[in-house]
Amino acid sequence: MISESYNPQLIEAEAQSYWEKHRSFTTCEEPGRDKFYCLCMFPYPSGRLHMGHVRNYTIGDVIARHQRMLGKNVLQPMGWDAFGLPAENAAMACGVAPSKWTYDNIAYMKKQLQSLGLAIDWDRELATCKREYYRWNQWLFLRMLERGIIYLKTGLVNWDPVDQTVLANEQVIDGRGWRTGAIVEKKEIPMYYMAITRYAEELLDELEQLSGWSEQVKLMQKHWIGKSHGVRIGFPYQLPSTVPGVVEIDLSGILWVFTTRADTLLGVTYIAVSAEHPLALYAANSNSELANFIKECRRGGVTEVELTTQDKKGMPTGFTVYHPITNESLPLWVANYVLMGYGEGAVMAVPAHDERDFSFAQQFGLPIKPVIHTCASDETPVVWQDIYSEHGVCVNSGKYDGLDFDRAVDAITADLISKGLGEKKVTWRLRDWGISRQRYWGTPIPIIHCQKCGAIPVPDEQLPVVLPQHLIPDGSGNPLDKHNEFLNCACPKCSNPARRETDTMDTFVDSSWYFLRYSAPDADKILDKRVDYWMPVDQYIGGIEHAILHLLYARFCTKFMRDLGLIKISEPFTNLLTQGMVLNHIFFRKGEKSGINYYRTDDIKISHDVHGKIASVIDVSDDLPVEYGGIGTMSKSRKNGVDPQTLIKKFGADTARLFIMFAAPPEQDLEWSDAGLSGAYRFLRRIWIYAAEHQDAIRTASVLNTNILTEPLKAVRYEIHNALRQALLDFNRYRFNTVIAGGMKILNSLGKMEYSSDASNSLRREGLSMLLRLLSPIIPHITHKIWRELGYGKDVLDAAWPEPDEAALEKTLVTMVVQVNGKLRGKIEVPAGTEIEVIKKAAQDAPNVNQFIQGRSVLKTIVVPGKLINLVC
RNA sequence: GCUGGUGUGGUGGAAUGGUAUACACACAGGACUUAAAAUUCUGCGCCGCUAGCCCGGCUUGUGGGUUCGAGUCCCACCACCAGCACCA
Repeated sequence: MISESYNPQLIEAEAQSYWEKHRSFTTCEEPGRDKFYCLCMFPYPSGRLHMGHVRNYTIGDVIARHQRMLGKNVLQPMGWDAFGLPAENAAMACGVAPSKWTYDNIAYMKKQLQSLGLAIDWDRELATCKREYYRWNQWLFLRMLERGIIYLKTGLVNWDPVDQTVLANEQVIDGRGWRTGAIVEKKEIPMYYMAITRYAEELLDELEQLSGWSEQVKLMQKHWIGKSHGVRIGFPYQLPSTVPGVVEIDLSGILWVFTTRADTLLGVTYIAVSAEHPLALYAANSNSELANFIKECRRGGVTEVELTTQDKKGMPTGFTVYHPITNESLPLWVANYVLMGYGEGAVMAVPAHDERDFSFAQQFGLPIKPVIHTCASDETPVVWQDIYSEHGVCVNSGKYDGLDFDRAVDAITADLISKGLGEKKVTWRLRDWGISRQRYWGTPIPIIHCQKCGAIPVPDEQLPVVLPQHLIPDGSGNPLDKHNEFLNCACPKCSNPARRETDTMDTFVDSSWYFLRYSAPDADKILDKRVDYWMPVDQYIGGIEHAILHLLYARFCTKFMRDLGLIKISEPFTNLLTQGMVLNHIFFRKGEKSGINYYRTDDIKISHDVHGKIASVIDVSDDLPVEYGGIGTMSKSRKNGVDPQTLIKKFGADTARLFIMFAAPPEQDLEWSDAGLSGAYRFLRRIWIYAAEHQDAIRTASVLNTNILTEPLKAVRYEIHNALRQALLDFNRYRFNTVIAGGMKILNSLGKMEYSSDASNSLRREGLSMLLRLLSPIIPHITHKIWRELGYGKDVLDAAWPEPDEAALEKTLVTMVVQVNGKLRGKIEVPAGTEIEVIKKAAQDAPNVNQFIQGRSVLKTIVVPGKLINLVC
């Protein structure tokens, strides 16, 4: 019996314990049955669920439940991306060990997830900070090392000179260390790298086959991988000997640069190298001003944003190099806009056809020589225009004049090759993946340093290298460096005392293969044959912010594991849904000294102007103004998050799920507002009350006999089936907001039947059954309860997915709109299947249409069958 | 700076190149109530008039273009969001 009032707390607890008791979501391999692996990106256990999680996991749950109703064997697992920086930050702030903090958070967040009613197989839960998981990171590392996929080289990091520690990019604020306020420096340290570039070609090519990925994400990855065809060009040099210094170098040699614009070679007016380039360092031996400049270039962080937006600075080395074609002397400069990590760490500068070279040349009075005829003119540029960098025909280039881009590149390259000063080369923007982190809370890198034998890999039988659980970082570097129990070990080769590597792995390693481990979470090897049943992931769902790094690393690791023979597939994710971000307004005040204080929405008062825009914001505690920082992703640090827990507590999980799915389509960013929340709750209550009111009639109703339907009931049935038809289409394209709108339309139509009769009761029974099944993936608790109580079946989870009755959708009369010259002027009703000529005539005779065609002749009539007639005159 | 997106009523949003504003929220008015809440009914882009229940004009960030027809396709611009390799 359904009670009169809707009590979500009660029915949600009941449904959840039913699922638990029946082990409804426990999954096992069923060879021969179609499987569907539905996976959401696993969360970082930050402490509490946020709205982005609710959105992500609701979308995944809706898809999983839908596939189940279509008859698939659905796997939806969940786990924890449990290593990472926030645990160390929490440790510093509260003195609690990262492990305790992390496990407490996992316990709490698991409860929160369970209260959302997600159809998750919790038997497969994993956490990357557990030794049973991260030991396989170490195992993979060793396999990569054996195959040369892991190698050692130096890399640039942010260095805090006061704390003597490496900082993450987010710990650098305005070029200063977050705790010390010291100006951050770039520092080169040795790191282990994964050679993802070995797979660059395959990672690029296979993007094309990923038909289940959006073009947007594929394009982002394509540009990230950044294949470019170009030429490596050598500029010979003969250097004067300088005073002996730190850097020694061959006095005659060749400086190599990479360019995609070899056609502009005759327009080169200077060469620029990065501050870390050997030639720059050599020049600094005898030039203290230059040495200072190079030192100054070390200031600031290592992010691409910082490097590419800094003011252009440069200084001549005093050296020259020779142009490989003309033998002309070209000045050699050090410039901060040239990056050592990309290409050769040196560029040939063509100020007339490259914007960065142009502004640098202008700033330092270097010559600008146009060599390409562009649409602009052949004049020397004074103010930069983008067309200067277009392809064109060579001018001022001697024997190459008149050649177009392709021919000029070919001719110039051929000449360079004959001199030994050039080669065609493909380069990639993609760089190898540095995985070493100077941090405690991560997977220990399984290497042992022996004074005699060097860096020795830990043998497989000694895995895992266990991370001590109780350490508490204090901000002054990695506590593993001071932990003798961990540090001291025996060299696996010579058994002498040795020292463990204390760097840990980037947490992206953890998340690059966890989706495989879900198939065999209890295996005593990395994977077993169950992986072949479940993989690939049929639907992967996660935030758009992971469109590049995580997804690229996961694709790379999948390919590597295929090459190891562990799996048969090359691509892990058949279909990818990238949900938009959940955004909210940001409010802040600049702090006294530095930094920014953010305000929670509860602590401020906002007034709007007549247009609804924010006019002023004040802090309720002191009535003084607070600045409005626009809109941005919900984050703890900006204090603009909305806690889903209060929402669930107040309205129930179904309301939370319904509201967030109704607010916007999944791929779109969602600007938070509680405005629609009560509407979602109201809709659920209306469903409940409808079911309660008609429960006896529906329970006893007979199967619908369409012959006894009256005309008004036929019209209602048309509305219901038509809304269902559209909603099903929307479901297939994951437009859940319009699916819900369709459900609302069905309920509105059901509500139109005022009188009780055999026919109307049967129609109620049919319509409500469709509504319940259609929305059960989105609002599983309320539909579970009503489905059972009204005697539709045992479990809506396994009910058949609804289908509209084609007969209900047949119309005898069709409404068509009539346009004159594209403007709406009237409507006509014609019997279905009316001949086109008759329709045209009817359109011209339609009321109100006549006045617009009077006195003119209809030149053309366009008829869109069943929809529209456009009279052109 | 580079790369990828987004922009529609007071608000969230809807619309295979074919009726712009579905479905909701908010708001206003009516009913119910001693009252309020809840519920329910009606109205709701802007402007105009000859006020039509099939009136007319304008309207999808701005300015152009393609088309019988553009929110949708193309070009330019503006604003906002995300990513940029050590946040995850």
